[in-house]
Amino acid sequence: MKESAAEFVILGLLSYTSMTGYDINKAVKTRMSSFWDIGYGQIYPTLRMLEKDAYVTKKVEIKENGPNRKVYSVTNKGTKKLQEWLMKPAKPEIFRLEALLKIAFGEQVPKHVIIKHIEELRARTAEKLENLIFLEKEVNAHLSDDEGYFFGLLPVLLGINIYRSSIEWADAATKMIEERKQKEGNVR
Amino acid sequence: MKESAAEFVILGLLSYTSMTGYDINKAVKTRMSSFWDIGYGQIYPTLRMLEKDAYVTKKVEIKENGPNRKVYSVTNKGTKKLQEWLMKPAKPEIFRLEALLKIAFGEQVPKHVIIKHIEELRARTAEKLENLIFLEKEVNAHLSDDEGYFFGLLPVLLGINIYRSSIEWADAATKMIEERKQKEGNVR
DNA sequence: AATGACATGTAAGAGGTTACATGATTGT
DNA sequence: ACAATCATGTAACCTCTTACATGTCATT
Repeated sequence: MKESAAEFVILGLLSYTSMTGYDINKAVKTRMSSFWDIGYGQIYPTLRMLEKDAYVTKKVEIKENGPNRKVYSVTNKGTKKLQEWLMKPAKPEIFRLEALLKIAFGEQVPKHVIIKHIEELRARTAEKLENLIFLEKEVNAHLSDDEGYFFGLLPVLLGINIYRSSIEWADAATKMIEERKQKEGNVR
Repeated sequence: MKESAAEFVILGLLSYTSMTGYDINKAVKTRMSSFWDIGYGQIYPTLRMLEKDAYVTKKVEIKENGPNRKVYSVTNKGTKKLQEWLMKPAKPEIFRLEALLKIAFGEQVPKHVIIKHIEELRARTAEKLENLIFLEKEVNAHLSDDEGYFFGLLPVLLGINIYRSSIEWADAATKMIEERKQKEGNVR
């Protein structure tokens, strides 16, 4: 038995409420995209495996046209598995920022290319920040009557912190590059 | 041919100075670990491919005992390839923070488990932050006589920003958990 | 009439990690 | 004497992404 993180993403989400594979995909994209992602290529096969090993059960809603809707729920065995995983130490963080790779080698290309990479990174970040701020409000509204979302809020808050400081960096970095350009211009 | 980021990490590092595979590994670990990582399992095979396609050349230092030292350098063709890649838009950022996955599902386990995850995450982050602060000083010292490291400094500054705000989050999150009124039911 | 949301899935391959194998040299 | 660093590499395995395939229903 493997034990990839994808299993626990699914088990964890199902621990809130029963869902279809489609729902799981949506939930991951809206609620976890700032720190983890999985797609259908992982979701459907993993769901089948989890069911085979009795960590989840499914209820099929038969539809004459189109694919049957399959609603999955965690079992006690699945909850136990999730809890055991939760108690083990987490693996180290992995960051892959291709944009920074390009920025780091900026010496090799004209400055405007790098400024554009920074701008694009900033734009992607600003968009994610907006989403998280929206999510934060939503969760906070929920929180007053349902404490069950408290822990889900923490990663959102970290994301907001990180994205905010990334945007500050982007603005400072752009300035640094432009000021450097002026320096060289004065020398000539 | 494929075009994975690993190639460009290597090409980019070699654009500063000629290196062995071992050196590349070290350089990645010390200078890029906050936004990208590759290991020997990618370095040696990629180096061979790059050489085959004339993007790099190698000079072999023969040693009677142990493996020969192979020093790689970029060719003009390699520099061109790197520049072309640098001008293309970067792929979206990927963050994989298993710790946050565990924290998000904290409802399922006693709160001390989650506090521990946060503490461990904080410790890992603090260590990386120290490394980056050290790196920053080193690069800044270099920068006065060699402008060639300027762009390498930018990712370091982002890392410092991100790690600092992560540490602030960790402290706030721990407090939030400790001060929270515990509801009965889900806690073991 | 078109778009987007709902809903299922597979197959191939790219990308990345880990464990293994080997051994000299340099510093404490 | 022991540990760390220098130095090469492979093979198996796992993980993840991408492209494909199909079709309904609700909204604009």
